[in-house]
Amino acid sequence: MTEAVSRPTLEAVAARAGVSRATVSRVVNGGDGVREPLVERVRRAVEELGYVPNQAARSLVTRRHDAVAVVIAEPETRVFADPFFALQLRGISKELTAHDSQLVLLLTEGPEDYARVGRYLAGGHVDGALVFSLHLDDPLPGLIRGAGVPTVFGGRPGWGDGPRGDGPTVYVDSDNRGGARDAVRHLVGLGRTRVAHITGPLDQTSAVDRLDGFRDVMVDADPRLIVEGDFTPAGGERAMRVLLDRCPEVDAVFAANDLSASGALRVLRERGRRVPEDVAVVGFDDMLPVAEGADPPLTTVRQDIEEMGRLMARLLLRGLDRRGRDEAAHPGPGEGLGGAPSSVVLPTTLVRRASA
Amino acid sequence: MTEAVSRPTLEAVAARAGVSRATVSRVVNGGDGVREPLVERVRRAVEELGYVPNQAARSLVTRRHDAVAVVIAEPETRVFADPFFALQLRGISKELTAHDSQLVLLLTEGPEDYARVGRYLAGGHVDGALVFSLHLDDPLPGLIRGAGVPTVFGGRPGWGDGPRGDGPTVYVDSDNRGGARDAVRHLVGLGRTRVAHITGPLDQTSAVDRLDGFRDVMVDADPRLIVEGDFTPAGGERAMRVLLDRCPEVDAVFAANDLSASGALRVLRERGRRVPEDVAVVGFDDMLPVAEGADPPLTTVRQDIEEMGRLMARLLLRGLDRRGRDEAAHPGPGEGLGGAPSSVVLPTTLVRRASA
DNA sequence: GGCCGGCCTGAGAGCGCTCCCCGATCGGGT
DNA sequence: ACCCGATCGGGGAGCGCTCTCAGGCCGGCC
Repeated sequence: MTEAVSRPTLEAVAARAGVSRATVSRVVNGGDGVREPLVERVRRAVEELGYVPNQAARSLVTRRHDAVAVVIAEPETRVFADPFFALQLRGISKELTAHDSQLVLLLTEGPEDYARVGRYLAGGHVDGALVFSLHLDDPLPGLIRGAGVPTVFGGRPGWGDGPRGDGPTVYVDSDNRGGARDAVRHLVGLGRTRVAHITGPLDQTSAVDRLDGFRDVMVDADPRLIVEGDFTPAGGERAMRVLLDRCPEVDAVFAANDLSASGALRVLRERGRRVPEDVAVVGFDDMLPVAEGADPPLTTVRQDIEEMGRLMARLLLRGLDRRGRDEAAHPGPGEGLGGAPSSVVLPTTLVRRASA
Repeated sequence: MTEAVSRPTLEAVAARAGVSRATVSRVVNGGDGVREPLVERVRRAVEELGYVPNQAARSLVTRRHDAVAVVIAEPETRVFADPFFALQLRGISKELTAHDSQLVLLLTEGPEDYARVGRYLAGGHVDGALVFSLHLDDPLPGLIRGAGVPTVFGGRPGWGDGPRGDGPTVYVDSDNRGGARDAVRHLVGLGRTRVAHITGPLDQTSAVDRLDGFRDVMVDADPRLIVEGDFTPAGGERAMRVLLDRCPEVDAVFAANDLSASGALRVLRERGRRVPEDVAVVGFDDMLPVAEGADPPLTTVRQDIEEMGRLMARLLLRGLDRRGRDEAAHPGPGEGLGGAPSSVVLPTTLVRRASA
């Protein structure tokens, strides 16, 4: 708890360097259009005085904040039990840092917080928002679009892919459906014929997409082989018990995530089924401590979570840039022909371990 | 990606309500000293116009930002593999939200980021900082103190408890040592005589404190019963193997965290030792998916991580408040007689499950 | 050698808000 | 009913910065 000291202003630097405020400003902001000797002199003055620009003053006039809000809306405690968001945050952080932007974290505990978040975003305190909304019926995305803040979503939002309101919805997601297909195909390739699926909570698009992927391969799967889980180990256990009771001859399980797979594994062990000999199990996420630490280690579908975060940030920043200088950019990944960012779906890879 | 609209100013609200800017300002900032009918009129104007104060303009004059930086310095990937920070963040977020403060997240990937963080903090963009520095030799805390920003640390910093530089170091930590004592006493109470300890990385104060707690109880423990781990399952496995090789008659293990305990558990199973019959195992953290999901479920030491976060934020905000109006506050927890915040060590509780 | 053009530099006007200070206003006391 | 004190409202300055604009300097070209 130390007193803050009064910091030098642009004016002070200008005086010290013997130039005008404007020149110092130019140097501080890149130095274009200032001749080398002056640049040098100003740089030195900045250094000596330990000058740091006052962001508030700067924002006041530029109307930019070099800050992005990250909104994590998750009513359930579950979220924080897995490293998913942490990894995304890290990816986001890296990308933002590289662009000298700050990360303002907005966590909501429930719908009662939504108004606050909406107000904050609408308040123009940040240049854009990265929003994680996992539930189909979540009002938050709508609220945010209403705030008129450039936004990129993490995970496919519930309303589908198409445009809605003004402008297309931009999101970054893993190829949940494709990954699920790969997982199930792998099981089928192993010669398994009674492949079951423990789903995630079906109010989340990722769970729905994984189920769709399962169905893509198991076109006429016995509906009794599909049991709803909730992405938790306990849910996995419950589902596995149901599965075993309903259909004892099941010889493979595709669990919608590693956590439920670990629960399934435990029940299988408890019931004396060998994995993978009697029942092959595949998870999803490649959540390391869980997947690698499982017994046996879990074959699973890996998604590059950190990269998702990085990409979200990149897409947002790119969109932000475009508003300033509207020259045609070189379309990169996640950028349509017009240069406007478009959604990106990242590939997944199957990681083979012992369980299948 | 929607265009932002130009937002109404104080002036506009004033015009609409038929009062002066100052009056609107007063109402917006609490409404003291304005008569009820006027307050009402202003409130309505604010509502109708959807006015939100421009934080940049406000900060420019008040020199307050209503924002706190959360610095998470963790060179290792490990951090994000556990929900520790996520839970703290949540506690912090709740508390900050209640005080209308924003949370600016600063993640560092390594020492190369420290200068950036130092510059940001010194730049006076935030009112204070909450810093997680886990390593004894981390230069970051010093750097931050140098920046002259009010700071509360998460976890006891490496340089010990005493004051250093200007003002005391304020931190919030779990009672790692006491918790460790409880864990070991529990094992001893079970009649175990050859109690081993798998430590955490000893460049972290939490690991050191837990080791100290172990030693407090096992005063003349066979040094061969203490093996250094690294808070990971793999480290726990390694350590357990060493332990079993060195000292096959070991009948209890206190692992410095749940992750290493889970590794130990796996090795014990692999070597045919029954838990808890042959070897009792206690972990630390009560990291739920790991502890509850372990086989057998882990007896462990629970710390209230979210509360730690909440307390950190509360301490910081309280310190911040004191700088404004310096009236003597009612000393609460974590507040010395002078009203200045002091460090807090939170109690831990032993959670009994099947492993010991 | 003179003139024109281009590139740098400096002066000044605010961005939206808070807060100080003074004038206005209202209530109470006699 | 009058005066005084306390309290409330309005005007204005200025927080630190950016950015436009006009002027100055230098080089090049004829």
